[in-house]
Formats: sequence, C-alpha cells, structure tokens
Amino acid sequence: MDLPFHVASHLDTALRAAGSRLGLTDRGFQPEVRVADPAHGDFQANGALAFAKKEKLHPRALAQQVVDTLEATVRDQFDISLAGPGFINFRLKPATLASWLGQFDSEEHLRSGAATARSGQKWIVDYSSPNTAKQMHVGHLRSAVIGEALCRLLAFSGAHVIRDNHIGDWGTQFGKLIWAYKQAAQKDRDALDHALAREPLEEFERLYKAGNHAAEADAAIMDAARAELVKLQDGDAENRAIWQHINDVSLAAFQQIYDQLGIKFDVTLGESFYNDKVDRIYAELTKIGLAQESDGALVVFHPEHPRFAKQPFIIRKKDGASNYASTDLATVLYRHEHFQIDGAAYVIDFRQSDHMDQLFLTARKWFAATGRKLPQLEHVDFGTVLGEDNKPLKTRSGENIRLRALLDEARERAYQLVSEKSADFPEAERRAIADVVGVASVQYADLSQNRSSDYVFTWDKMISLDGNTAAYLLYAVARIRSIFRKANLDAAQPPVAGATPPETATELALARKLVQFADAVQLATNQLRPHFLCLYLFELAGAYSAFYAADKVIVDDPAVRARRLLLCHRTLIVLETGLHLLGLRTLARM
RNA sequence: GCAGCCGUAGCUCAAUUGGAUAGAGCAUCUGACUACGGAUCAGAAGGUUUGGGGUUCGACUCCCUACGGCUGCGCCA
Repeated sequence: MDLPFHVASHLDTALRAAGSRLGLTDRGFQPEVRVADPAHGDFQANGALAFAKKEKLHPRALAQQVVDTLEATVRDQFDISLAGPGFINFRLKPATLASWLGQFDSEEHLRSGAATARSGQKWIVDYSSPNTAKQMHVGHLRSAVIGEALCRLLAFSGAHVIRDNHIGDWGTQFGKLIWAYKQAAQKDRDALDHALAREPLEEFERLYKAGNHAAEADAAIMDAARAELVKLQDGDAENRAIWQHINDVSLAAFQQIYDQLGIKFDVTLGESFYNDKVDRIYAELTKIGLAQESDGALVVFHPEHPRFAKQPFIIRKKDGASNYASTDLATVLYRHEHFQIDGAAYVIDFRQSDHMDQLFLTARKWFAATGRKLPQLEHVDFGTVLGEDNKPLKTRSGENIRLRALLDEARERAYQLVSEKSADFPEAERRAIADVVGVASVQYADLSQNRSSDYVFTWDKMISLDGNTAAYLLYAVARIRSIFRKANLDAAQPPVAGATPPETATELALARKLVQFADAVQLATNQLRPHFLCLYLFELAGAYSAFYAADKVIVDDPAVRARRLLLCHRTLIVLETGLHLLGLRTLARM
C-alpha cells in the first residue's frame, strides 16, 4: 500500500472522508492534522475538540466515532489511539515507514512527491534589491539569503518561480554622482579611468561621497547636480552612458556576491524600468477617486485605517517626480499584466512595513475598482542584524560592513578551523571546504531563526560548529558519505535489497523523522519561514547521530546491514535536499 | 504625540498561529565499549513565559492594563 509524499495530508483526507460518512463535514468538521510530540505519536488530529465544542458534543466520544469510521487501510498503516480530552494520535507502523522510505529514494523522487502542492502557480520573489553605485553591505544579507531560500522552497512545491532583483537604479543620487564623475574626468581623465578599471564600484562610491559632500556645502553645486539629473531623465546621451556604466559595474560586483550565495536572478527590473509606467498609475488612481491632490502632491489616504487616514501614501511628489510608491504600484500592475502571477513575495526589511501596508491596501482597492484579480501579496519582513552590543552591526569606525568583506572573513575563519580539524587534507581541499563551510555558516545563521526578529551576529557561535549550525549538518552529511566510501559502496546506488523494516529504537526514531520531511517543507513554504526547515534538518541530523552512535551499519547480517544502509542513504538525500533548498552547498568530506 | 513589532532558562533562540508535562543549543556538571569521522553520543541541572487582570474544556499565543526595548510617521528609497 503506497503512501503519498505528504503523510499528514493523507491522514487529513482519510479523516475528512470519515467525517463526511458521519455527516460532520457539512457542519464544518476540520481534522486539524499536525506533527505530534514523539511522546504521543507521529501525527495528531485535534479537530474533534473544536468541533465538539461548537456542536456541544462529548469530544472524546466524537473522536472515537471518527476513528471507528476510518477506512481499513488507514487502520492498517497506523497505530491509532485516543488521548486526553479527544486528541487522536497516529503512529506509523514499521512496515508503513519502510514503504514510504522505499518509494522516496532519490532527490528527484522527493522533488516530484513535493511538487504537487503548488503546481500551476506562478510566484515572483522580489529580493536582494540593492541600490546601484554602492557596494552591498550587511543590511543586504538577509533579503538575499532568505529570498533565495524561499524561491527554492516555492519551486520545490511545484510553483513556477520568477526571481526578480528590483534594484534601486533610478534616484536623486545619480545627479550628484554624474556631476562628481564629470569633475573628476575634467581634472584627470587618466587617473579616473585607471581607478575605475581597478576598483570600479569602490571608485563610484567615492565619487558619490565627494559629490554629496560638495553639494551639501555649496548650493551652486547642488543646482549643478540637479541639472545633471534632469539631463539624465531627459535622455541626454552622455549622462545616459555614464549611468549605464555605473549600473553595469554595480551588477557585475553584485554577481560576485550572488555567486557565493547561489543566487541567479531571472530578471533585473529595477526602478528605471518602471519610470515610463507611472503616468498610467496617476491617471487610473485619480480616475477611480483613490488618489487626491494634497499640498501639491498626489496622495492616497485610507479613511478607514487608524494610521493611513492621516498618514498619506505619496505617489507623486509636488515637483511632479515619481517616487518608490509610484514605481512599486507600477510594478504590481506589470507583474499582473505581463507575468500574470498568482503571488508575489517582497523580502524587505520590517522597517518598511508601513510602506508595504499602504502599497497592498492601495493595490487591493485599485484592482477591485478596475476589475482586476489581485495576486496574493506577501511582505516577507525581517529584523536587523545586530552586533554583540545589540546595536545594528557596524565596523569599529561605524561604517557599514561590506558583504564582500564579511564573506571573506567567514571563509577565512572556516579555513582556520578546517585546518585544525582536518590537518591531513591537502591545502587546496581545505580551502575549497572552507569556502563552503564559511558561506554556509553565514547563510544558516540567518535562516535558522525566525526572520521576524532581530538577530545577533556572533562569529564564534556561527562558525564554532556546535549546536544548530551549518557545520553540524554538513558534518552529518560527511559522516554518511564516509561510511559508503569506507565500505567501497556507491552512495548513489546503495545495496538495499532485502532491507527489513526499522526495528531498534534509534532506527525507528530516524525513520519517523525522515517521513516528516514533507511537513517541514510544507510548513516553511506556507509560512514563508525557512527556519522551520532548519529546525527539522537539525533534528534529523540529531536523530541520525543517535542512530549512528547506537547501531553499527556495516554488520554481517545482510538484512540488518541493508536496512541500515537504506536509512543512511535516505538521511543523506533528505539532508542534502533540505540544505540545497536553503541555498547551501554540501560536501563529501570536511 | 500617534501607530506597529517585541519581552520565554545565566546567554542565543524554538514552540506548526488557541492544544497534551513550554522545547533546543551554548555555558555548567556527570558519563561513553579501541564501532563505519569524538566537529560525536547518553544523562543531570536550569522557568511564576516582564508585572497585573480578563476570555474558556485549555493561553507563551486572544482582549484590557502597567513597565521596558526596537521601529516607523508628506515629498530618500
């Protein structure tokens, strides 16, 4: 009897069927299946409690009735018991565990099993989104890391995912920058070209600072910078070329970071792309009466809202220029019309919650008034990366820490550690391992906690490799691969014929954990919170380590050996699949 | 001032959104057979979930209130 990938949904379906045979489903019976505390079972159904309360029934008697009405196959697959006021507990029988493990025997099969959940859906994930002409810093880390994990999770559950880097490539900063560029070129063209050839983005950053400084000190320079901006906006060929060069250089530098984090965007549609699409927004919002003039600007109020009744959503400044509210509205429309998305996830700092709330509220009314179907819009917010002083992480001199420097340091620290732990490995291999461990540690530290809160960035905790860290998980992978290597077996084609169902306490605990992979992925994806998957992988690695310590794998008894090799192999593919879903690379040894 | 988020073990964090005895890791303490990697495993100890009130079969979770912290609030994105 085959089981589907997602065992909890299988139980949910069976319980609904039982409920409907009893005439409960029409009255609103919901099974409420979830993963249970191992002390009680593998899965539990809590729905009888809420339903009995609503219908003034005896909850335990109701639960018993539902259990008695379950189809026979389900009762063959699980040990079922009632507990407490009316919880229904399900424990997978060993043969059922063996059946699931037999079916899901490769990353491809895990993938195809999971891919039914969101097949046919199209999602756009808006993440990273740095400003051009500046280097990326720690403030850009979380959006990139969380966003990429969400892309992979959504794709794994079957959605068509579009990765969109909504870069800030069109702002007032370009006036000052172009002005400073021209000044520098006039002063010493060769020196400028030389500096730009060597460190292009760093040089543009220096030029911007110089321009900003000069403009603040001298109103005439400010006017000159503004004039350069107007020329750029009017399509002046020279300024346009400088602007293009800045963006090219910026994107090339960003890609060096993205390569380390496993990120590749499908589209890079920044603010400049929407520049000519905002007039339509003004016209539509004015026409339906959503937008109004206020102090010379075009704004949207939401009278029913406690804050936004008074706090305006400014969609056109009084000087007539667009801002990010206008381009964000144009972006929603473009994603609807051009990509025809079902959902969009905006992976953006919690400090922009007001803006996102206003954007979504405005879009909802606007789409409703114009008969469009609004996609599911999600603000995937996240907290700040703090230093050990509980303040936003900065360098000692108070500067933002460059992402490039941060990743360099992570790899270097990992190298020190790998060299200490695996001194016998050749240097080149230690370097390669450290590159993976270092970057993975940074990614995992970010992903493994609830994104909503701030988190404290501590090198020692992150790379110390104890507890819930990337290294602990990578180590578990390396140990499994080591078993296959030592036994001269192919980890991709393990000899598992004749494997018997799990038997010892640690085998059973590991097998149960493996089956729950589906729930962890579903939870992380539906809540758009990768830390649920991290927690699961940590627990899986723990269950494996306990099994490894208790049960020897390479034993003489062929049935025992086959089933333990099977457990090793399934743990390997689930761990690797899970880590890849988070955007981490894995290792054969470390 | 108005609004949003938050406050859980000494420290860093969980708790499937109202479910069973609030769980992990670090740090501390006690143990582990020459077994495939000890970057490991088994165990102990650690809590009035910031204080107070309320809602109900049941509250870290929802409501009210006080205190403490972070954040946002008309033309930067």
